[in-house]
Amino acid sequence: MDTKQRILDEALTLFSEKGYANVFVGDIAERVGIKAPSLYKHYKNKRAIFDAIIDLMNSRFAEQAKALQISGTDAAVDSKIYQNMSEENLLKLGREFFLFYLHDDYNKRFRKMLTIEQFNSKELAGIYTKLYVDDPLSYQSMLLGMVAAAGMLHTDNVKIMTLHFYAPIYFLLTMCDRDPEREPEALKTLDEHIIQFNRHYGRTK
Amino acid sequence: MDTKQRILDEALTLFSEKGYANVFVGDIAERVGIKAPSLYKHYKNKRAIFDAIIDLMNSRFAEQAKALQISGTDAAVDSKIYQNMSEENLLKLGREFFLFYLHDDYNKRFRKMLTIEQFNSKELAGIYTKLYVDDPLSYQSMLLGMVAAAGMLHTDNVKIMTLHFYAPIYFLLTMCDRDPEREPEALKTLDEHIIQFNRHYGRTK
DNA sequence: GTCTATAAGAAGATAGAC
DNA sequence: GTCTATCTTCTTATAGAC
Repeated sequence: MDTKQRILDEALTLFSEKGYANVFVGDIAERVGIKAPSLYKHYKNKRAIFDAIIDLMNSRFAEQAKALQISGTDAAVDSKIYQNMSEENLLKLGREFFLFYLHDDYNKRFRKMLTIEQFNSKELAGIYTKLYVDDPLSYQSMLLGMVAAAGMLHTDNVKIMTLHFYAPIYFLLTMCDRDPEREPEALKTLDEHIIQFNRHYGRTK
Repeated sequence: MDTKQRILDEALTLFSEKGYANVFVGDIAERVGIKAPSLYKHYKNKRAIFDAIIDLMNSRFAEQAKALQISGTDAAVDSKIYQNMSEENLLKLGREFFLFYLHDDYNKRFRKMLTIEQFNSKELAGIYTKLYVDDPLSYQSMLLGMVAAAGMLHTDNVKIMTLHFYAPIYFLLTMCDRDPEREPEALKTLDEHIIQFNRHYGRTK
């Protein structure tokens, strides 16, 4: 990886641990293995590093959303997986979301950074809400809505059904960001949550 | 209010908006209406102000928890309210939690400050988790458990039932902290959530 | 307890050699 | 592109008068 990229990577790690104001240009440079003044050959100033991270992540997540939408609207793929929505498949869907969001390196660091910086600007608040509120609800609504349309889940309010699926996942996720040692407990709770969700919305009701 | 108190109050406001590192001693002093050096007659240094806020809030919330536990185990009070748990009462309970946590001035500012600072120390992470994860779950478990014992809610897993009640409230709460203008939407969603919760766990099931 | 003046140090950023 | 040396500004904190 070239220096310009490594600066972003190390800066993201530090910002996600300490927040923008508590990270010094020298800290970033040290991690990269250069001195602070050298860093200014790659970025105009400290803020430019932060902005570059935001831009990079925005395009990364936009790509990801696009890829999900393609497979999301690809009936041939999704119907196989979700239209025959057994409890096992539902568990898989929930665990997938949870573990992807929790462990994916970029997701984890970017989410923590946004958590710390979310009250500093409307822009950052908007990005957080898009990535961890509106986009997951929208995507999961689509999936669960398809399952409901196929008669495997029952509801007259897909929006609330999706909230009931996702809010506990989000709750456990933010708990694990804070207390990583509670991940085993969270995984157990996650399974119990989804089993109960399936009882409430599933065919057997 | 005396100067020592006003310093804490203004500092809490600023810390909750910008985070500890972005608030300067001079900012706090200015809000109080004094100069920065005068502030050092009241607190040894900047960190002491932060620590005093933590101590103050800890004792404030401990009192509150104690008061809740007293009324919580007072069957004469709670059975009146919750053992006859109509949908209307359930809506009231949910709205009470949501609006208290959202609008109570100390809660709001302290929660936002902890949100920003939670990754800086185990202690702050622990306080956040206690106040906004474990304590609400524990208290609501007790309430909903009593209602279930009285036969007005049905479940074989009170812990998950409580998660299903609280996680959407938490989700909407953190959304409103970030985007206050979405509060009306959140209140509407909250009602729909509880109505659906009642359908799933209520007697009519 | 509050002020003005100021010390002490940290952190961002630049200059210019290599 | 990286370095050392340095500038500038900002911020915490203290000294000492009132």
